[in-house]
Amino acid sequence: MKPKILLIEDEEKLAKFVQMELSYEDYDVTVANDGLSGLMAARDAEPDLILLDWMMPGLSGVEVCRRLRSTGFKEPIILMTAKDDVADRVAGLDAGADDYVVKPFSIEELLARVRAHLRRNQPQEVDTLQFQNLTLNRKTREVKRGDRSIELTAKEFDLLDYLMNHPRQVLTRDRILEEVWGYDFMGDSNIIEVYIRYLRLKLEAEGEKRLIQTVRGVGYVLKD
Amino acid sequence: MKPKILLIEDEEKLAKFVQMELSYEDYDVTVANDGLSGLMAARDAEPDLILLDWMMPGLSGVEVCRRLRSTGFKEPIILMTAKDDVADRVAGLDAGADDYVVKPFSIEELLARVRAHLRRNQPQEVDTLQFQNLTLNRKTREVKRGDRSIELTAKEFDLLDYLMNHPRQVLTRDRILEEVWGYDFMGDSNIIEVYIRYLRLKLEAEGEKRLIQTVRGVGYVLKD
DNA sequence: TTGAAAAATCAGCAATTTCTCAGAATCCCT
DNA sequence: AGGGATTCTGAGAAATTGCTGATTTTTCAA
Repeated sequence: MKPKILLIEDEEKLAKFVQMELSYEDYDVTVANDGLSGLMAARDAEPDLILLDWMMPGLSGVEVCRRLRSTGFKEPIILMTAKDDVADRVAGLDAGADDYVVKPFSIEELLARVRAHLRRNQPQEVDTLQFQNLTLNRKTREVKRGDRSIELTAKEFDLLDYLMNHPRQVLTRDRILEEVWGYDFMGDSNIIEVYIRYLRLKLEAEGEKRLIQTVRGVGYVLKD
Repeated sequence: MKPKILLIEDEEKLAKFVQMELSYEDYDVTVANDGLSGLMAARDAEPDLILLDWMMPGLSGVEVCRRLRSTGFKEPIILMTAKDDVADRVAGLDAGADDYVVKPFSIEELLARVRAHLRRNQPQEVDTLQFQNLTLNRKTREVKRGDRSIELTAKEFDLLDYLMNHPRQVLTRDRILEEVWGYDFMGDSNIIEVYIRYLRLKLEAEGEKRLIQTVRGVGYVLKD
């Protein structure tokens, strides 16, 4: 999976240039041209790193940075600033930025910093999956339908985990058997049907609508 | 607990100065005067952050940095360099440094960077853990349930310490075995069950409710 | 060297889970 | 509507898992 980078920069020419360079390095780049749309983009695109211009019309970079942090944004933020002024740098770092580069910067330096920060922040496995009103937490192994808590056995949990990892995709029996049971092959057994049933019984125990649909002749899908 | 900072710098005067400033900011500072003793100090003192001079007799800063990283050192490293040269900066960052400052730097800037990196690397080891009415003190190795004091053996203590560090998270046997016993692998042994039992016997000796729950087919959780 | 505490092993068991099986229900095609 | 294929269902057999008490091995201080 390519790392996602959000670039928030109002100077169009510079933005284009940096975007190209980053894309060339195989990052998945999104660009926002002002602070406000940057904040929204950060919420929607969930980037792994943000490059943030210091001087922007409307919301300044520091302000954007502070707001991101206050809403719980945890990924690295690199400020790009034209001022090479100590007080400002300090303000930036204290606002929650992790780093800054001084314009005009060499693209090599920017890339090196991006690499360094991404390397540092690698293992970000998702620990909570959601589909409609169904949630599954891998750390606590809690499963809820709405706010009804559901107890699952280990196999049931693994199966649901797999389904929720591929919402709306039709999953064949063979794939399920391989991914969840680790079997490469298996002469006739209806073990999957049985476990799908167990899950349905528990997930629909209070008359909720069906989320696990069967696709006749193929397998099963998570959809409503 | 004061954050520990290791300063590796051969210029005595500068080292003294920086050390004083850092101490003044309430950090616990160790100084090493060359690369080799720096490496040893990093191993022994387990600092939360390292300030590392680029140009040193013997092992260079970059070399020290590379070696630290290759031996699994994870905390932030800030390079201090006299050269303001892009290629060198890139080399430094790619060697695993997280940041650098260019000499002569203002002490404010250095401090801001130190703050920023330490803030980021929070998971500070606390020395007293709590979960419900259970408390554990790492310094005194005291464990209490309410105000009943509980005597634990070393292994029992380590196990409880690990559990209390991950409240509400389901911990697999493998992880427990690795984190508490340091085993990578182990053909069937029920050592974990046995120790969980020892803990439960002691923690629930007076009929208190169970805090260590078993998750069948997976492991154990601390929750109520 | 000895003895007690701690750490680890072992085997029996009960409970839960995983899985199989066979008949019933449903779907899809002609 | 009929019939074969597919899926669902309920019951129970088989396997696994975790708990327990007793025993053995290791460690460490006296």
